[in-house]
Amino acid sequence: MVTNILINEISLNIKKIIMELNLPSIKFTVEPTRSNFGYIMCNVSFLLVKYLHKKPFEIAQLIAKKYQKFLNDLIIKIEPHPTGYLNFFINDSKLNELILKKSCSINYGKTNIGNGANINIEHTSINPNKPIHIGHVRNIIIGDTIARLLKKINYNVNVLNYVDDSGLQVADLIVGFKCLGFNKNPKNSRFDVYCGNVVYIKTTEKYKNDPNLLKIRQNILQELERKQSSTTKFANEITKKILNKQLETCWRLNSSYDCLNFESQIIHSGLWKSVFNKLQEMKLIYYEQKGKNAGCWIVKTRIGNHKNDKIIIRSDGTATYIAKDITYALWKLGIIKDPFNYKKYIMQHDGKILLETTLDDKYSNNVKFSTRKTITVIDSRQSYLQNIISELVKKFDQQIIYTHLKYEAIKLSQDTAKELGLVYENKPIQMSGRKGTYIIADYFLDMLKYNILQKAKKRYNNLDMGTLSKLAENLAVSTLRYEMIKIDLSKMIVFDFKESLDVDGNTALYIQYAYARASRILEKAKIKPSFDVEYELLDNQYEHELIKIIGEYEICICDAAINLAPKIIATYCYKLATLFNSFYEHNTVLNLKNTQLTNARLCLVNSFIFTLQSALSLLGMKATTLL
RNA sequence: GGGUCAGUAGCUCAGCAUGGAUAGAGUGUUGGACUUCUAAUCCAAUGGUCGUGGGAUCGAAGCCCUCCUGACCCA
Repeated sequence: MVTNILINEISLNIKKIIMELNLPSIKFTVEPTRSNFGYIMCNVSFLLVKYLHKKPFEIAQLIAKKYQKFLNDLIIKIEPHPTGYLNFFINDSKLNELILKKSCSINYGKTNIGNGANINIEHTSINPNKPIHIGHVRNIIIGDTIARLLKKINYNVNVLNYVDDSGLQVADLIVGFKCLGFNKNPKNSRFDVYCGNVVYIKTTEKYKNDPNLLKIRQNILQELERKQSSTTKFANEITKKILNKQLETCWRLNSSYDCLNFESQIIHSGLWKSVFNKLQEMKLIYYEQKGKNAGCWIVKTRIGNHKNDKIIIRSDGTATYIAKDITYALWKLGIIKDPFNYKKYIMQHDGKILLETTLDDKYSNNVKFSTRKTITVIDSRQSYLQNIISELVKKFDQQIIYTHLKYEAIKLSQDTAKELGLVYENKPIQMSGRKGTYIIADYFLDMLKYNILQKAKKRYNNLDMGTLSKLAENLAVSTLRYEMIKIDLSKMIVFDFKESLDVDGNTALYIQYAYARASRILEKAKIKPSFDVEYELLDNQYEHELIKIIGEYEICICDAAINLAPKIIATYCYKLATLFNSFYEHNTVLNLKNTQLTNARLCLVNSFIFTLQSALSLLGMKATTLL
């Protein structure tokens, strides 16, 4: 809390000055400077122009004069700049000491914005009929990173993963296994890959020529709604087998969950019926008597055109997707009574137990996942649906915060699509499970790992394959996570296989490299870094800039968490690494004649390591000392 | 027909919430730096009518409106 404290102090004093001048309270910003204009800047002079009718510079001079009395031994100078900015200068030695000491504490960066409140975040939620592909990865990584961020600002976070084990896509698989004779125990192939690449695609292709199959699928869908049917049991067996494979991929990506919500159980619990009654009572849905939607129940919505009100129950009595989505949303928000008990599904890679919902009474229900705040990570193609849900749940309780965290989907570049022998168009193509136009996450990771391994082998011919392989795996996962998170959520990612294997420039490898270099210095130093050093010795621009960015860690976390913008952390890591590499190239730490300087710089290197490690862990990346 | 998102350097992207200092990175191209704590690095050069046109403002890449292009969604 170093830079934060300075900012708060300055803000407060400027507010006092504004009051002294009998001016209305205004919103101004106090931020760390970006360029070489002191340490902290304030823009208040610009905002006062319309009240004082003077030039910004004159106002800055006035405020600077009035600020003199607030200066102390930490904030030592205020300087009005001809452009109008107010620049604040800090006692370097004291600042260095404060930041370097603070950054080595275990809780560095931890703040209490969440105040221990519960929050749900749902992500991953992949249909259990195929392997996880690169498009799903964006969802997983965004969701997992946000969960880590929210924990850091002291929310009690529960991560949910919704498994649609009774929808169309699962029914398609059952059709394949039951009617088309696909082997349930394929040899030489991962089960999720086999189901997604072979059974699912082949089955859906057959529908064109065999309409009878569609009728069978319809029957299967209805059977899936019955808890005790043999189809339900069979589907359960298949989907769990796929789900387990998918979870392995998630864990490989360093993501984990608190609870699985199976759609089948939401259906079997009968929750939908009570939700339907409630919606009816509250007059949020209506029965259409005439027109093309005659016989349907419709959701009223103010979104878009009124003509586009959403059907929730078809005229044949079956519920549409939105019915299940609304039910799930209301459960997440605790608006309907929780009918579930919870049992252990599996132990995860990080030692966290993954629970699943169950309707079986012999398990307890003393876990509670519903809360007033919930975040749903789904790509922006679902915006329309999510907006309707958000609008609906607000009608139940104004205090609810239902956030759709949306991001643009990933497409395949034309080159990659061509290489895969997929339909070739002169533009990027959408990933589609049905068309098989996707890149399996594990396959891509394997390629990336292989690539990194080749380079690592040349670098370290003395290391054994086991160590190298572990290193390459860690770096491959880091790289993929970083690539997914550094781009703004609103930007479409066009995935190109060849480009993605490139690891130069702004990549996880660059950041990991800086970390490894720093670790190496500490390793080779004969003394351990201590805080009993002469802080004023750290006075060149490289040292200043590195210390400054370390001091901004908390601001960065708050910024990222409040805006649900994980890329801010990625940018921060990159900047931290850049400034360290620059420091490294221009300053020697070890073997200096001046041992006091070595001590001070060791202390800085140590702080850098702590801060970067912490920031990387927010991104789900394990910092490596070897590279 | 209705809605959402995007458009900034050759390419990929920051910056936009909360207007203010010389619009920043990576990559590409060109040059330079390993006898040194790791060169998967660093330093320098190159490269921009911030999609178009208007508006409000002392001041716009950012705010408001128009249009164009592309992606997606609903019907």
